[in-house]
Amino acid sequence: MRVTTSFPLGTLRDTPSEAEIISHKLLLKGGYIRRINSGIYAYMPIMLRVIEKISNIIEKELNNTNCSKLLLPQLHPAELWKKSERWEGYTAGEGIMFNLKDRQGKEFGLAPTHEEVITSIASEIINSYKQLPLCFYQIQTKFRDEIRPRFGLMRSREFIMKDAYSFHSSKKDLSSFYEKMEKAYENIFKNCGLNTVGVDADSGAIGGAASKEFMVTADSGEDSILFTESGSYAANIEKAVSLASKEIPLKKFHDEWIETPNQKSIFDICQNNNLDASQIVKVVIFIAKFEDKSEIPILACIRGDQNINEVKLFNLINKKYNSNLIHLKIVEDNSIINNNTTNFPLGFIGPDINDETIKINSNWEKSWLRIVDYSASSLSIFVSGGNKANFHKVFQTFSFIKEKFLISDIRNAKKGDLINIESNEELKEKRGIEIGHIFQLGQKYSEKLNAKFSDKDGQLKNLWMGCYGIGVTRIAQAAIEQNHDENGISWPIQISPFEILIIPTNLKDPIQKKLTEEIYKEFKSNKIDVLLDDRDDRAGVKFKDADLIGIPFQIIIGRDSINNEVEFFSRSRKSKIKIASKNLLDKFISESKVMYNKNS
RNA sequence: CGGGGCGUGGCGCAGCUUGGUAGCGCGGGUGCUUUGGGAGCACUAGGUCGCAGGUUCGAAUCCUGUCGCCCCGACCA
Repeated sequence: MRVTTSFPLGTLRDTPSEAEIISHKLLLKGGYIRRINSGIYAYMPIMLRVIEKISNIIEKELNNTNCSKLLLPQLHPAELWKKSERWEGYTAGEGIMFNLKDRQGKEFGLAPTHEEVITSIASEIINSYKQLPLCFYQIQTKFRDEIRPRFGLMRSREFIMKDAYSFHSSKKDLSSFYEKMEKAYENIFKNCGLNTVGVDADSGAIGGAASKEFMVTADSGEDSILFTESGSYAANIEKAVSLASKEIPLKKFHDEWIETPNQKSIFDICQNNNLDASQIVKVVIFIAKFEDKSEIPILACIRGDQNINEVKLFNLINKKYNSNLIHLKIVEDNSIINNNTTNFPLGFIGPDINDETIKINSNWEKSWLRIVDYSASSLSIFVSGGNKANFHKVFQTFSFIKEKFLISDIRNAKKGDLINIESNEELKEKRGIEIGHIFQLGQKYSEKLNAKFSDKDGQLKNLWMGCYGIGVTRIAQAAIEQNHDENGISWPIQISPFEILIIPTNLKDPIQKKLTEEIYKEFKSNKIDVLLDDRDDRAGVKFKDADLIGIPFQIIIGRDSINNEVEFFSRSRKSKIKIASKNLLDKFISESKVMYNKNS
């Protein structure tokens, strides 16, 4: 390709002010993407080449894993999503599905994911266990109405994703295929030249049993990963389980009541009463809203120095009430408290506050769902709210509390925690960018959508399913986050828009021009992805652009053309060598081979 | 959703406090010179100052409304 005739670069002198993180800045400055609206981007020709390289790597690996590629519609009828009981959750409230009505008034959603569509197709084409296992995948644009789009392609409202869905006759077959996919994913990311780490993850709104996320580690990542140095454990913070640090034992208080005027926070109470946060049980109030519009008030109790993990709490409640929980929200607004409760001194609530505090005319269920984290339930003596304004109380363990409560893990693991009793290994923390996620869905969707097959025993059974996603555009940006320097991007060669860039410094010189054309032709005829910067610009301009767009190798044609010599520059190593033009192709082949093999 | 910030040529910004009819750098075009790390000089094109009302003789500037974008937060010390 020639820059002047077929491949305009569109690099910018200044970075648009909207960008915050380096990869986003470089994508904009390098002319890879252009913002059309919040979270909506155009992929320019140079970007599309990156996307296609990534797609090809994915395609090759999945085809080797016996997956078949197809293309599904993006406009989904509401009825399909109502069958899986996801329509409400995905459209109402903070739902992320764009939705619309056609001229007949029929409702549609713009696909954020494709379980419904693929499952309904599978139910039609799969009749017998003999056809299984099967796995379909596609690479296409997904739409998600994110609460807050940000960081360019990292969290955009329109993005390219590879999604795959597998179908099985047994749980066992699903989990063995899941393992194959895990392996395929590792290969894909390695073949993209990325360093990734696989972590245990929450399966979130998609639902299902086992689930693993693949993370590119980067400081700008939106997720927290907890892991052990030895690699024995790695999990997303949403999912991570650990042992809370030991509490500082509370000395016996002679008084049951502690006067705590205006001391509503853990910090205030500790400061004023010579207590440690680990000696206090804090009670956080949530309201759980269900699909059938019912609302259950929650008292979540946890040791004062620990934090509640809302994802764990959500999943726990969801499971208890058969998956109809839409929304879980902290209640801290006084007006909500006043409208629904009576005699409820916010800031001084204890785990034993009685059910009569909920007003008769409130929408809320008339008893508190009390959930106690292990960190709190294991305390033999602790301080908590006295259920009386300006008073806290000393409790002698939860077993003395007459109200019913549920004990579970609703705590955020944190760095420094031990992973379990037997091990001395401490958790460390890093930020990560989620670029892939695999799930064992089980039979959740096949049940709801009535997707059955005839098994060996002649019985109709629900299909077992897995689903597997990769953020294609997110990989591109994550790769930059991992591979850049002060001058710009430095692509891994596997996903670079071109393998090599030819920079003639002065095309008015007929000798340089002739040599440039010869080299360009030679590379092209050897099927090498080569870009020729044939612009009539000063050398400095081309060098700056070259470093910015980050193609891994540059050939600089200049003064030494007269001796048939050029320079060969490695972007990542920043090393420049002089070389005879006849040896150039061999040099490139051997150098690029090293680079291709380094990560794959 | 809550809080903060910002909307002025393609990009980055100034001007707004104290109203007088829009400016700088980069980028674009033309010409000459230059030519190995974002060249110099000269000329030049390009903006209903986000939008709508209002105040005023006069509004980018003041007032009201509205739309959009960006950032932070959404149990916490």
